[in-house]
Amino acid sequence: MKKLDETFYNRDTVAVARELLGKLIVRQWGNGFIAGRIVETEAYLGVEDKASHVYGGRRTERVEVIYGPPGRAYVFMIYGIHNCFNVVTREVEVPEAVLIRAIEPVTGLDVMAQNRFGKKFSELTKRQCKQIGDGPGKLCRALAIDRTHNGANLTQDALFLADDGWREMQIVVSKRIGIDYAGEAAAYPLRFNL
DNA sequence: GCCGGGATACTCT
DNA sequence: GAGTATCCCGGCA
Repeated sequence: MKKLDETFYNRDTVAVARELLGKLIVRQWGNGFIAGRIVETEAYLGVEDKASHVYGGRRTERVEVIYGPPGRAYVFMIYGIHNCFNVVTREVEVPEAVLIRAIEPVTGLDVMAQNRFGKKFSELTKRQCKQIGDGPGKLCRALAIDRTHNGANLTQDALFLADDGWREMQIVVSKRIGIDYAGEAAAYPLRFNL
């Protein structure tokens, strides 16, 4: 298993978004780790992207991390309840990022089931199994990612992304979700599913 | 299985 | 004081 390094993240954001599909999110947990496979991403293309938090060059404390170095986590709270996990791409001062929209559980199934539903994995209904990480807020709950991880360096050991050799068979491209306010930018083909 | 509404708290105006 | 890169539950089929 190979940890993704800064050179992976410091590239074209759309390329990173596509190549993140099938990679693992690995989170240190006690003496071991838990992991999920990324199955859906969205690219957010900086100051000219109306759907992005930095559209028009907005620069506040909340979004400062996006302007920072690549390979960092950008975690923000949405609708007052849910966290969303992003990976910062491109060099310093180029504020682009990839939103991780969904994962499938790989390692630490009981931990994730506990975080999401307070039960063991074997006790989940079929519905709960499917929904364990199939949304940006849900995967953060499953992996216990919150705003304390904002700005975390993803090339270190506590939380990182890795390539375990898995390769996708097919990628579906579509428009992004939940950003109808963004005008024509809402229709850009920047969402990637397996 | 699909649809609709309410929850909830943080950020920026 | 409003808006938000969402989720969940309950109702009906």
